[in-house]
Amino acid sequence: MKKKTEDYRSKCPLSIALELIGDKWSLVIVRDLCMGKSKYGDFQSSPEGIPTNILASRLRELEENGIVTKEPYQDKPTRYAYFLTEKGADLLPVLQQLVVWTQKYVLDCLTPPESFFQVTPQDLLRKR
Amino acid sequence: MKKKTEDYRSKCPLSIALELIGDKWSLVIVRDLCMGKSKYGDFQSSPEGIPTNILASRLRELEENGIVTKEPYQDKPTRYAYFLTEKGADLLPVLQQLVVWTQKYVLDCLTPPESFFQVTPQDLLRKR
DNA sequence: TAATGTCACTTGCAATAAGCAAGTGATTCT
DNA sequence: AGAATCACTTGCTTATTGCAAGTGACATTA
Repeated sequence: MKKKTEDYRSKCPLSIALELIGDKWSLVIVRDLCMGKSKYGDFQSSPEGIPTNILASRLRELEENGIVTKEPYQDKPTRYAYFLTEKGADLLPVLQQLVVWTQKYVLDCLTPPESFFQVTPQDLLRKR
Repeated sequence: MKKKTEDYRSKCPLSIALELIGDKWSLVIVRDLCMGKSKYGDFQSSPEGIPTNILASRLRELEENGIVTKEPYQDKPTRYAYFLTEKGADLLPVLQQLVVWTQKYVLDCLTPPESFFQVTPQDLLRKR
């Protein structure tokens, strides 16, 4: 996990955000987590067809960056379920705005469920 | 410019948005355009130090995707200034949410000018 | 006038990352 | 015992990035 601001190409908050999540896959995983998916196979089965090695490395990076946490959901062999942290859940407004934008400009893309725009980051945090 | 929905890896609006602008540089250019920059050299001089070949190819892609337009600002040799289209200006809420998120979670990143959060997409369209 | 400079790129190439297919290990199911 | 499942990892090919240098059209300076 990057800790020092000096590690970033600039201190601009937009640029830093892009260094952390500015790629074609990270937010797809965050979307799936928002939709309640939590297991490796769940992410793999999304329609975008993320390659398995990329999925593994993105989950690792998201965890390193404090966006995701994992917890064992079974033993022998130990397997982990992934969840959004508060930091990760707070990406929801970003996702929502991206969806609003695409809905406005890209014909024939899917309309997400009404609930997607009503959910708040709080709602996404697993109750412990 | 991608026209058919079938060209995308899925019809999910989030995924499509990421295919269009999900990389480390495109939104940095959009940010610069929001700040009133318009010439090639302006983008080059931003603190992130975008490589010149990437800048040229991103400007081309952004234009192909209808996010920016270019207009000649001089002859001999003809040189172009770049501007946000309405589609591009409507990315502002996305940028704003990304900035809110980074400000909340990344210590020591810069605070954008107050005006950044007050501007609307309309304000970004050049008056003709 | 010749040389130097500026601006907006393009080109070549090495390094990095993405994507595909196959393999692995632990365990359960047949 | 053999086949299947799940969550990965490994190997390898292809695509993208990033760095450095080059190019072309003109303006400026010596």
